[in-house]
Amino acid sequence: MGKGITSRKENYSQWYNELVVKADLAENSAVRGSMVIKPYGYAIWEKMQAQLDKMFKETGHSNAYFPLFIPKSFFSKEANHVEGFAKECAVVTHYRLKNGENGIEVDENAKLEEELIVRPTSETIIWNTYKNWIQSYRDLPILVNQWANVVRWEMRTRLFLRTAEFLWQEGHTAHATREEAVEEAIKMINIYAEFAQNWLGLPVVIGTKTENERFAGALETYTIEALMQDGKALQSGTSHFLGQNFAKAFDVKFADKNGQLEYVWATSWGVSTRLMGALIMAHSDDNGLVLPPKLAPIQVVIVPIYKGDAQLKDFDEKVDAWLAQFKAKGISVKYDNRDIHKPGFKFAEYELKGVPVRIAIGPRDLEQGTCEIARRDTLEKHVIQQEGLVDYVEKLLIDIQNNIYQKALKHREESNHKVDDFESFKKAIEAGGFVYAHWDGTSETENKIKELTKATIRCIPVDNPQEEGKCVLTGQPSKQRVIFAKAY
RNA sequence: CGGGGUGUGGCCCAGUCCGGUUAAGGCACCUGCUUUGGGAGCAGGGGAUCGCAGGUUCGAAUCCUGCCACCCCGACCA
Repeated sequence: MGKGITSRKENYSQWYNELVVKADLAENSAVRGSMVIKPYGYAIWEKMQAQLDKMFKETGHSNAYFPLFIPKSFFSKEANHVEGFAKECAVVTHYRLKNGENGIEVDENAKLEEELIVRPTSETIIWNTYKNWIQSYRDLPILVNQWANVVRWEMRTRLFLRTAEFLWQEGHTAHATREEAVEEAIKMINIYAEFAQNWLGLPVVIGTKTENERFAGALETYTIEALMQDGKALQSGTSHFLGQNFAKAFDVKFADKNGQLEYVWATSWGVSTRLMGALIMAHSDDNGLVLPPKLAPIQVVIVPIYKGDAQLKDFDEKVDAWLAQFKAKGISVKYDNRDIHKPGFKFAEYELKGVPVRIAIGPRDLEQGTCEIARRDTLEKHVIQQEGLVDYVEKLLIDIQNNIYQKALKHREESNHKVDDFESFKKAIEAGGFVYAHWDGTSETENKIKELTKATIRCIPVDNPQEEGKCVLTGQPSKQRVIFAKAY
């Protein structure tokens, strides 16, 4: 492992790339645009999954699994949906290989009658299925989620933030009424927001997307938008109210209490391994990863400082007792008594990997009944008594979780700009952060602004204060400010 | 798909312009000894069809032709 990583100031983008690789989270694979998520990175993802899954189940959802392959004809049933995804679909056309002149080649005689699309999202296959599941209002609602991989053939990819294949969950629900579906979509975006704030330690703005940025096939897209340290926004989760679009496309009707046939109302919602990118970019520093304790695979690491095997034995005995106490409290702890590295190396390594709390114990401590505690978020170190160590660390982990969130929140607040003319707007966008500005509500203006500044409307915040104003570009009347930012 | 760049042990790379010993160095790896409170030191060791395929030549990492891959910048996106 090489020493150090590029600093954020030097090159933020390079800092991110190096961090992902050096912290052992993921690496590029032999397949263009597709990553390998390494055990340490996957462990974080599993913790995210576990918590989200719990939250989904608590709100009445069940998991299921739908096929990876979607017949092309399904895909084209919803006009906006096809249009939105057509440019980034992987297509399976054949089902057999053969030995040819140049080695293994595709067997032209094994062409599929109908091509299969590798799912970029599953609305179509799921609504084709729901058609058979739904006859009456008694079959509703359907509250299903699936954990899956999806493929979107991206031009340019970056580990976790944008890869050709990624992991996610997609919830797909069916409801008897519009109100219930809208309520569901809002409920789920709120769950995402709660997860982001309480687990990722990431403050988010909840809002709706403009028509331009809306999911292909949705009537309304709710989003959580987070701000990264470099002042760029990251869409971290979306929840869609799909209206009756997919029900109509797949002819999914139900008989209501009066025996009337009605189209079903739908939602879908998802978060992906992109959250890993959000997590990394939101908190980490020039020394490496900074993980919120609630998602850290290792929450506490204990490093002994010793001379010779005999001395190590003294530590082993003492630390074994601590390990048992930590485990009893459900705190994941690692005792690193490897002899192949010196303590200094281990300190650097665990900082790079974002372990929230490090305990060092050496001969001096053994004499004095103390140990040294270092917290990753502030890099502060101090010596405490061994007595009460485990309780102390338990509290410290909570404190770190809070501090990480507060720090990110402070950064976002300090990066907010309110502007009323286009010159200030351009400057504010250049400076980075969320820019609150009036907008005349047209796609033309939105596109023009994107062209001129690379900034897009991230969202229209929910409960947005209404105020009279003039569009920052056209001067047309506007009733509210929306959030502009450059985005990932 | 446009514009630029790079391919040399696991990783970073020198050498390529101007062809000529056994392809250099650092990191990592293995062995041994000494070390251990912020990325240890010394000694020894293993590991490379120089992206691929042709061609020129007595001789190619180096020159020529073709191909491939990857990276960066643009248009698209969670």
